[in-house]
Amino acid sequence: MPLPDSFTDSFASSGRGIPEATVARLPVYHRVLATMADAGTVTISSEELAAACGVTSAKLRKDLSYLGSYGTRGVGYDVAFLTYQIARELGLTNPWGVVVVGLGNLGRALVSYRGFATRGFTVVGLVDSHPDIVGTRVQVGDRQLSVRPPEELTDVVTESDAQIGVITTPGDFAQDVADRLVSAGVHSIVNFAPVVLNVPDSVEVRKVDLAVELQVLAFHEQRRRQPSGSVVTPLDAGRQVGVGSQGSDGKAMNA
Amino acid sequence: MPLPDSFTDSFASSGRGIPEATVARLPVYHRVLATMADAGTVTISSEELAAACGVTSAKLRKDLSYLGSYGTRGVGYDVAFLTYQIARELGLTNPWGVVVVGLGNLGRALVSYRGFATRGFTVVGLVDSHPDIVGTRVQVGDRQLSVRPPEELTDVVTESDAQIGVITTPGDFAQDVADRLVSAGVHSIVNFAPVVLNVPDSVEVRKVDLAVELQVLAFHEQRRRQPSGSVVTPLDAGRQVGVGSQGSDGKAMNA
DNA sequence: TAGATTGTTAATCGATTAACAATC
DNA sequence: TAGATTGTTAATCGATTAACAATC
Repeated sequence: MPLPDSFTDSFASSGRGIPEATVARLPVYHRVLATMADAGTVTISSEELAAACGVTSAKLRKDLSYLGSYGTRGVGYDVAFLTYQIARELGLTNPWGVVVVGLGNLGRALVSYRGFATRGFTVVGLVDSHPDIVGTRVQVGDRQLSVRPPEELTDVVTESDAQIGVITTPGDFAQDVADRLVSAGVHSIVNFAPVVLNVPDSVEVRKVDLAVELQVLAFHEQRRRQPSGSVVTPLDAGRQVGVGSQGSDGKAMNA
Repeated sequence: MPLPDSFTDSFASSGRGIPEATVARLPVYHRVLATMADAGTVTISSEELAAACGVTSAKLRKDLSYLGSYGTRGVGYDVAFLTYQIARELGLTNPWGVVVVGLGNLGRALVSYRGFATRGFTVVGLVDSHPDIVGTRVQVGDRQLSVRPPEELTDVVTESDAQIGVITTPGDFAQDVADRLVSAGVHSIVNFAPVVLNVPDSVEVRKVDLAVELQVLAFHEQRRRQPSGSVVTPLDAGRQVGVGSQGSDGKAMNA
């Protein structure tokens, strides 16, 4: 007479903790909802919203259920209301300061991105090591910021009270930059450099890497070509060829 | 006398199917290994490699085990050999052609990225709709490519035999670009535009979105400030404020 | 042989999915 | 009341982890 597994049920529904996978989807829901609100949509069903977000309605409803019961059975969700609830959950109702380290092509592209400021994120500091760039002034939204040298990174973070660091330097400098950010008190980093950052557990790093995306796609493309278990002659495995061993090219960005 | 669960074992170790989570990590292993190979490292243990890749050794060994048995018990892995095996698995031993659509700040930054070509990926086509940009020639590695208009996107893909499309246009154009890429036979897309693309199931889309990364970080930052279940007064929920309803700003990139 | 390290197993954990009772 | 749609449950699936037998 076996006891049901649920006998030792662990998670109380009230308990904190929105699943990571859900958190990663909330920004998409928010953007789609905000667009719909602008378009004047008042109410939407989970079925419609899910389609617009590229997920299943079951997944969407489950995700939203972690935030609370914000829908109306038989009707759907109030677009403006749900948009606000997600914004609040994500912390978009607070302002966030971002320091961008590395002003090569990618860094400048990011800084000039209008969408950057759209959701409460403001670039409040710029850092680069290149002598020709340090000291120059860069247009950021309606303000101008002068580019500071790496030695002043800690000061920049402190003065601007930035919470988030974005690293767009060449790979060789990224760890040093991360160390400085961390010692300045930053515990949220977006890393565009093609290296694995070594940071304390208390620091959250999000990695963005075009090379990784391309390689994942290449993997699937290759599978498409060589359908199933097309066994490459086992003898091939003997060779020790050095493909792909050009190593880190050092160049700034990877995405 | 219960039969072991493994009685109905499903996956033969030979069977196809490397888990998606593993595939997404292989590019990191490959880059780290290639760097080590360049540095002259001959052999490495799973413990060391895992540390360098920012994963646990158990996870690393499990991941590698899907590729085959390429290590030596008591010794470790031959760096050059393992680098090659991963490269082969990822399809990096083949050349891949990439068409970049959208040559704003982000698109140009990506094209000028030296690391782009490093792993077998070559930019073979450039497309943009801006009259001032169409027809201009852009330096891509050691060659020059002229920027073609969107109407010619299909031709560009066909002529260059590109397998992968990278979309760096403003959001409003992204779906149209995706449609053209798909009808031209592309089934691998990296999407930097802040929209959810609607494509057939046979097409694989990888989304890169700086805004999403920032918002996920903001969520955790907020949690750090308001530790646990700090219950915001339930009455707050009544309001229908329109925060975040500026909607899609349309501007080109999001990462 | 003794020490080191892989490859694999089995348990656990977290995420997805389908179905449906609750309820507007 | 009948129809629509949410919020939740329970089953399934996939990924992670720890431990260790195999083996160099």
